[in-house]
Amino acid sequence: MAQVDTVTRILDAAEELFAEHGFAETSLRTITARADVNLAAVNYHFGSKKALIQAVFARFLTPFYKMVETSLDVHEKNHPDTILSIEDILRFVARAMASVTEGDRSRLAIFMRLLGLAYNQGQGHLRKYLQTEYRSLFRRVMALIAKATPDLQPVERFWRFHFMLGSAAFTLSSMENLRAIVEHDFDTKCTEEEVVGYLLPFLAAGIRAK
Amino acid sequence: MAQVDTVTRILDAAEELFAEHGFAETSLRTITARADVNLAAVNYHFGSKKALIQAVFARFLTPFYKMVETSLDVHEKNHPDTILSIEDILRFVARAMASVTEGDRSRLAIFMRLLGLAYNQGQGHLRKYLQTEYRSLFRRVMALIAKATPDLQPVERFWRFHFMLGSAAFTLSSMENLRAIVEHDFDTKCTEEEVVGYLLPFLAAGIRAK
DNA sequence: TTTTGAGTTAAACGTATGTTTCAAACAGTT
DNA sequence: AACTGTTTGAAACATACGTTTAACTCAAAA
Repeated sequence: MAQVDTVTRILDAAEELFAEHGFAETSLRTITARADVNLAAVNYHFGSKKALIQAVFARFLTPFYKMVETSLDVHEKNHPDTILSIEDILRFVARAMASVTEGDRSRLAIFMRLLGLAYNQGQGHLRKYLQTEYRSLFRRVMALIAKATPDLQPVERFWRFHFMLGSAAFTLSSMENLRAIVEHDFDTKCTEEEVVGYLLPFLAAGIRAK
Repeated sequence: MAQVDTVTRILDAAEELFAEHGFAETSLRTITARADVNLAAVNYHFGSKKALIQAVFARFLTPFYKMVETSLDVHEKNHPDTILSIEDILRFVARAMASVTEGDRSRLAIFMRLLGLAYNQGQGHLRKYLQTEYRSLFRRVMALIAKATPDLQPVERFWRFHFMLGSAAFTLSSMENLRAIVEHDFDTKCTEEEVVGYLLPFLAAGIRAK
């Protein structure tokens, strides 16, 4: 075995480059060059570029998924029959995200970018993958949100959920550019935590509208 | 001149295909084939693929831009010194969008997709283009929002504005897929107008949060 | 020691892409 | 009718891409 596993070297490089330039715009040659690995390694270890993209996605998804699940399990065991508020639910999700992307903040951006891609690429492989892998967590969170917003019609709740997802996906995936604008226009720096601190109240108020 | 101008035939085809498959995934050959036009026509009339993408963008941007400007002008002449509410502002923008994309609803999706792309493609050409072209309208709308939300700190207002933008960009650009999910999961069809009808209250409540 | 098999390497393959070329067709003007 | 500038057409070009191949490395098993 080399200093660091070839597979994770590829994943690390791919993650950074996907976040910077997108997926179609990032070539395997660029990835393997940054990873200091032979070009053929991607196809050897992952099978194809598509599979690599999925693997990059999975590296977030799986721990994030488990994190939310277990923290919800713990909470429900300690506080059974309590109804979580929207803020509570968002905090659970945000905390899981933070812990998964800890130490490397651009990972959040690429996760969100993948999410956006998964949604608006019609026949894309990512969407199917996400849908099968994520379904049970999605349902569980959706059920919690339903309990927190009992007055909402199911269809409108569905849309509002995706409005929330959109805010998060858009702003967090282009966080770097937006922070640059803030620094230029307002002469102020924003940490990621501050942005999330701005985001959650916005989302909560939005889903509770009217 | 042919039946329809070659330039607009290309723009029409590019618009549809970009909306379906994204930009990098759509080749000039696919575009020119659908437009029933020679491959070289794109480079002859637009210069490059990048320039074509910008041209597709500009075909929305320019009329949309003018529409918002003039309708705001008219309103300010008729009702000087009135402070528009957030809902009013959003309605102005939404009405301008509707009138620009009238008759062809998928244009909204590609517009939003381009917007998202412009934001999270760091060094992308779209971003610069948008920034220079849009700046004055952006400032004007921002000033109106500032008057409608006097209690908000400028930086937080900036972020909330982009949270709104994110909701709109994300949901409207993946509208087709989301409507398919709604139809599958809830056995209901949603028109674009209904979705916008759901969206605006969400945004208004979000920006007014706390 | 030999064998095995996973991992790596350099090179090549086939293909799809954006772009360019240059001759032909065309429309408008003189 | 001849000329002129613009637009189209078929073909080729150069390149970048994802992928495959086959030779090679090298540690662990037999």
